[in-house]
Amino acid sequence: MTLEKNSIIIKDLSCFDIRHILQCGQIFRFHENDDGSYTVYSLDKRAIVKQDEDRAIITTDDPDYFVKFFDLDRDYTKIKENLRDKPFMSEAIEYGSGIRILNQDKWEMLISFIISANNHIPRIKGIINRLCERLGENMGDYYAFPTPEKMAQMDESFYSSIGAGYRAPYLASTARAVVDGFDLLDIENVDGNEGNKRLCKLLGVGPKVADCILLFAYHKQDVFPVDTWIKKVYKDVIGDNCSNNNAMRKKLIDTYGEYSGYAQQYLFFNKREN
DNA sequence: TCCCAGGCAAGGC
DNA sequence: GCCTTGCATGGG
Repeated sequence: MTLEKNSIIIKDLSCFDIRHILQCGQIFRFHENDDGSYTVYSLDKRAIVKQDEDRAIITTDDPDYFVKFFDLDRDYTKIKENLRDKPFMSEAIEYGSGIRILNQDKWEMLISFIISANNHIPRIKGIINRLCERLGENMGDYYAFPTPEKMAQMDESFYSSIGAGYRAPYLASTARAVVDGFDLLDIENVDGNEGNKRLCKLLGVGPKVADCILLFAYHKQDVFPVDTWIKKVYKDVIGDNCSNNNAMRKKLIDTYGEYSGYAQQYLFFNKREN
């Protein structure tokens, strides 16, 4: 990796593939451009990622932020070696070899994954885009993700108007809770189970949404978001059905160990696309 | 048309 | 504690 004033150049693509990173369901604010590059947004920041056979170039005004965002200081070779011998991992790692878990903003993940519940990815992206257009700061040729203060000013009828459906009251309530002092920062200091418990106090956040926030914003690895796709994986791995999501979560963390969060992403991406 | 989507809240037991 | 039901919306 080479860091320059307005760009980051990645020369080893064995553990970096921008399509894998963006299409594995951890981020909703991005789009593909006509030339095959991708534009990626986080809070009020933006980066353009152009990848060819032997390198990727990330162009941005804030390279330091995106080094952290793309998790570029972490050794994914070690993670893959740890996971490779575990059930269904070798094919999943091969298929999603370029996956990296992003370090996204806590507030943006909280709101985004409340919207994600029982929803299709294209529609999730649409709701979030309208949210940014209506409440986010105008950055010139794009919009920032709205602040907690701005979102707390709006009532549930506003969130209904941008298509949030039955999640509208959840968004209004949770924005208010954050402005009123719910401590998102301190969750950095606790483990996955405790973090999950705390996030579930917010309206619209249940165990699965909480695990996604813990994985994609806090980089907690002792979590395992159990959604409709992972339930299919569970049947493959364990061999039977289970109706209790928390029991599945425990069993999967037990099976995949200290890198459970990474395992979940490789397995999710492989199951959803194949 | 019907089914489904990175599930959750509320209520019953 | 666990299980069931209702839920807005739009893509396939």
